[in-house]
Order: sequence, then structure tokens, then C-alpha cells
Amino acid sequence: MDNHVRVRLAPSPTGSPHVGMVRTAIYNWLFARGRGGTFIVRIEDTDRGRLVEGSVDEMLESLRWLGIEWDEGPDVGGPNAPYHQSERLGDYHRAAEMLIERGAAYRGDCPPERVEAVRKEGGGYDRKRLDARETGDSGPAVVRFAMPTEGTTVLDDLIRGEVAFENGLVDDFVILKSDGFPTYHLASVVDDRSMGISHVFRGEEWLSSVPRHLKLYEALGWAPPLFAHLPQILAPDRSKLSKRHGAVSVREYREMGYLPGAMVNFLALLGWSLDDRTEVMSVDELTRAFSLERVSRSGAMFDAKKLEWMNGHYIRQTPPGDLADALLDYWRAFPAKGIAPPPEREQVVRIVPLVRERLKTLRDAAPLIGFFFQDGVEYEAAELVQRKMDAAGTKVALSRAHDALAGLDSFDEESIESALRELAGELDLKVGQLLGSIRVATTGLKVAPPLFGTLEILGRERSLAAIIEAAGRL
RNA sequence: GGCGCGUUCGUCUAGCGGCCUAGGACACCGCCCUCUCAAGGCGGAGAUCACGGGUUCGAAUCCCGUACGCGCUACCA
Repeated sequence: MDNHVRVRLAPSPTGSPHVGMVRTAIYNWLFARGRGGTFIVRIEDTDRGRLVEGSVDEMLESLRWLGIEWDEGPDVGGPNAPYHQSERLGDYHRAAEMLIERGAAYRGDCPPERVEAVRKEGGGYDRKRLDARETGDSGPAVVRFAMPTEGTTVLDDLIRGEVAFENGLVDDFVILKSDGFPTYHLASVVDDRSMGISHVFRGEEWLSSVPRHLKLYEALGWAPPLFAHLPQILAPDRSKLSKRHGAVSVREYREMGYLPGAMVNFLALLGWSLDDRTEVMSVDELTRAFSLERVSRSGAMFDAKKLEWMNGHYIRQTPPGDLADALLDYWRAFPAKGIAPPPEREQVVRIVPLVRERLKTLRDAAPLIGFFFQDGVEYEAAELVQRKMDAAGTKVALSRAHDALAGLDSFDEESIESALRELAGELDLKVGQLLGSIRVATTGLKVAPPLFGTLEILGRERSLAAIIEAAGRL
């Protein structure tokens, strides 16, 4: 039973992959993986007017980046595979013809206003009146589904339970457009059937269309798949999430320095939970734990702050070597947010432990460690002078620090720390005051990685030179 | 307007009749730790469980109604 699971993600190539679409992808994927099923990506490109060049590639690239792998998709189907609906027009036309022959659909070429008008007259209207041959109207020909005017259609939704719809309230929707392309309703039903889809997980905005789909299956003589309508992802103002609310495409999050693991984990939790405490979960754990029973019914607001926290958590969990690789990859992909020229991996691996718990995103790294890779540091001389100190005192402190460090047998973190702490005592300064001056002198930053480790990595020569130069500026 | 779905701390949620004087996480506040900033530890504030009726010995949990929010109502998906 379980190995009959075949689910699909059916994106429309109309722009960048939205986080809502990605969440739907994650649920489908986790469900399939958890049950030894198949996960398919099918491109729903039936609206030629809204097609956006390159969006299929961007979509697939985003899924790949997230680690979401599909078993069948537009890149593995080969010619005539049903993965681009635009290549399967014959299927939809055949289905439409079948429906027309059975009297379940009809060709109508009168304008939409006329359809509406005839419907409003009510009382079991004769659909032939919608045909131009009868009415004398003329417009582009479309095929409409003859929706039953009586009875109730009931769906047993996997998440929401039974939902009933009055057939008479659903209009005769278009299944084949005048340009020869099918609408979503026909195309998805035909494809889900031909691809052997067992479960349809999609956004709740589709719930209202269910009676159409169920009646289509019925008229075609096909058994429908199981349905689960997922809660929506909301913007901070509870409206639908869109560009005006900030980043909505996964590409943007990638560019902002988010880790794919954090992204998947966070999105999985937007509308689903395991229990009352487990939040950080690997893909393996998610796969094992995911179940429809625990998907919530109400919409979930996209909490960027929590994503940020989770990303920081993932960064802290990442071993230094892996984090260095992630940073290098990130800088390579987005040079503007990196360090030029690209640093040596070895060097980054050494620095990473110093800043790992200070990063919320990969983007935070460059400003914090860029000085390691620059020749000189920039700062205002006044910044060297710490609280309750003056220029003269700072100058003395700096040159004494230089001497102390110069005399060290070994220029390692521990030796540096004890030397500097001792010096602070001798100068009757707070440790923070002394280190503050040295920090600015060597990094040019007021907020920087821990100083002792920083100096060790910087090395004796560079450290001493920077301190001397700073003293000279006072 | 019609139809459908939804409604527990600001946010994500736990809860599926008694364990709830409602638990966890993010955010927020305070303290501790501390070379800056973080991270971490400890503590705090924050939800009369949308509202009103029922059912029941007992309801956040079941039923009905109302309100509000969202979705659909396209030759868009």
C-alpha cells in the first residue's frame, strides 16, 4: 500500500520559487520519502501569457540547493514525457472530446458575460443557449464543463475532514481555452490520472475547486486521488505573502546567507509540528516524523525572526571545515557579499571558530572577518581611546602592549592573554580598556571576534605593526 | 453578495473531556558569564483558549449560533 505513494509538485513557471511553493514541495517530498514513494515535478505551463523565461530553471535550481530531490521531472522525462503540460496538449484534447461525446462538456463560443447572464436567469437553463449557433453571439470557442445543477459533492480531505459543496453553485468552468491550452482543472486531472498520482497535496486556495475536479474525474470515469489542502503561509499583516513584504523567493534567502538545512527545517515547521518541543530536525528526522495528521489547518505567519534564529543555530552546529566551505561557496556565488580576493580555505577554517556563534547568516561573516584579509585597517584615531582614557594614556598603553607582545616566546592565544592581562594590571587599566584599544588598532572594528585568538591568527608581525601604527597616530 | 476554510501568548505551536492554576520555541525584559559583540545559563512578563449558548459531574477539547480573518467566485494557477 505504502509503496504506491506517488505525489507531485506542480509549479507554474511564472516567476521565482515562492516559499509557499517550496513548503508544498517539502511536504510532498517528505511524504514520499517517508513511505518509499515517488516524488514528481510537473511543470504547469498552460498559461502562455504569464510564462516567465528561466523560471523553470530557477525553480529546479532552488529545489536542488535545498536538497529536495525528485524522481521524475522536466529534466529526466525525455521528449513527450508528461512533465511539461504544454507538450501534452493531445491528452487534454482527447479528454475534452471524450467529455463532449458523453455530454459532460460542451463547446461554447459566446462571451463570458453571456454565460453569466444565462446562469443568472436560473431555473435549469438550457446549455445550448450558450452556444453561438443558438444565440447568435460570437466569440472565441472554448470548451466548458457541464457542471451538474443539483446534488452535493463531498470531499474527505486528509487534513480537514469532510467538506461538502453544492453542485448548483459551481458554474460551467472552462476546461479548454480558445488558444487550445487546457485550464488547470482539466490539465491537473488528466495528468494526475496518467501519472498515477496517489495523493494531491496543494495549497488551500484549491479547496474551492475540488467539486470541479471531483466531477471531472467522475465524468471521465476515473477514480480520484486522495486530497490534502495545506494551510497558507501568511505575511506579517496576515495577508497573502508577496514581494511587498520583503523576501519571498528562496533565491533571495540563499543570497541573504541562509543555510538550506535551516530553510527546510523552518519551512517544514510552518504548518506542521512533531510535538510540543522538538524543533530542530534533520532531513532524516523530518522524513521519519512527517505525517499529515500533524499538519495544522490554520494559516501560518512567516516569522523571519525565527528563521534567523534557526539559521544561526544551524551555523553554530556546523563543523568549522564545513562552515568554511559553506562560506567559500557563498562568497563565490555572491561576490558582493564576500571577500576579495577569495581567501585560502585553510585560513578560513582557522578563523571560523572565532565567529561561528556570532553569525546569523553567512552574509554576516565578511564584515566581521574581512580585516584578516586586508593589508591595512581603517579607523578614526579617536576610536582608539577608550572610556575614561585620554590619547596620551592610550599611546602609552599601546606601546607597552607592543613591547609585551614582542617579548613573547610563543605568539599563541594563551601567552597573549596572560601577557595582556598582566600588562593591564601594571598600567592600572581595566582589561576591557586595554583590549579595546588594541582591538581597534588591529581590526579597525569596535565589534570584532575575540581578541586573543584574533591576534594569534593575525600573527606577531602584523599585530605588532598595527599596534605601532596606532600608537603613532595618537 | 454567495460558497468554502479557519480562530490557543506578538509569532510558530502543544493540547484530540478530567494530567491545564494551558506546555515549548522565536521575539521581548532582567540577572549571570564576559576583552567588544555574540553564544550560553537562569529568571520574568505575555493566552479570561474569538464571543455567546448548549451537552456533560467536568470543555481549550463535543454540538449550535455569532463575529472576525482568509480563500474561491477568470479563457490565472
